[in-house]
Amino acid sequence: MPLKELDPLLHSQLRLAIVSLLVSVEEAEFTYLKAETNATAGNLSVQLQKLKEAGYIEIEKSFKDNYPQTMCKITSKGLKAFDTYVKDIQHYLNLKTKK
Amino acid sequence: MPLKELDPLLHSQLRLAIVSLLVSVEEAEFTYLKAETNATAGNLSVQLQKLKEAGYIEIEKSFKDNYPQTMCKITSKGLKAFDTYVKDIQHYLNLKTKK
DNA sequence: TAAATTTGGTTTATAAAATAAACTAATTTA
DNA sequence: TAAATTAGTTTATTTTATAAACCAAATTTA
Repeated sequence: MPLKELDPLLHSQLRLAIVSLLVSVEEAEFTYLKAETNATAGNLSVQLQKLKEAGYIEIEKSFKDNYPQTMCKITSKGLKAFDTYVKDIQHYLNLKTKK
Repeated sequence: MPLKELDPLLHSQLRLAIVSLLVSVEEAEFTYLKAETNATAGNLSVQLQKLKEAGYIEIEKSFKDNYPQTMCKITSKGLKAFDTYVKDIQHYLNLKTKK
């Protein structure tokens, strides 16, 4: 059974980029994600909310140097979803390789 | 420079599945693609047209056993685009592997 | 042999998603 | 103190994906 359904929450360029970054760093600020992904703030805000609603990431808001700070980190659920997505899309890419 | 823009024509589950199949077989009927992708005929028809308009595939219509037959095959442009897409998305997937 | 069904699609309409634009609120700078 | 900047959110618009409806010809069934 080759081509499985790709998790629609992850099969989105920006959300995939966000999760990809969070997998590596385990915690990142809104501004960092914005800079790394080249997304607009609005788009980033919306996509982060979707990932949060899905339980893929956690968002903690605080203040740093008087400015609001939005910290994001991936959850174990998000990590699992990402791993599954990586496995699934490899069949589409005709990749035989392991992670 | 890690996260490049993903070709929006290929970053679509169904179109990616179509191209993935065509890369392997080099020629396929509409009905075969429909069966393999589990797509509805309408959706498949639309996505094939988009791939054709982009020059990623060629479509040849004929008749076989009295019924219309739509044959699809990938072009060199489509092949290149697919290879690029595969390379690009690997950065998102945190894969270090070669093809 | 006429009606119903199936095959192999296309076209059009709807739902969902991504994105951009507009806005908020506080802070800093000139 | 007015303008610009930071760090976002909310709302509106555009784009995309998908489904539903449709079409023509061929085949089956009654």
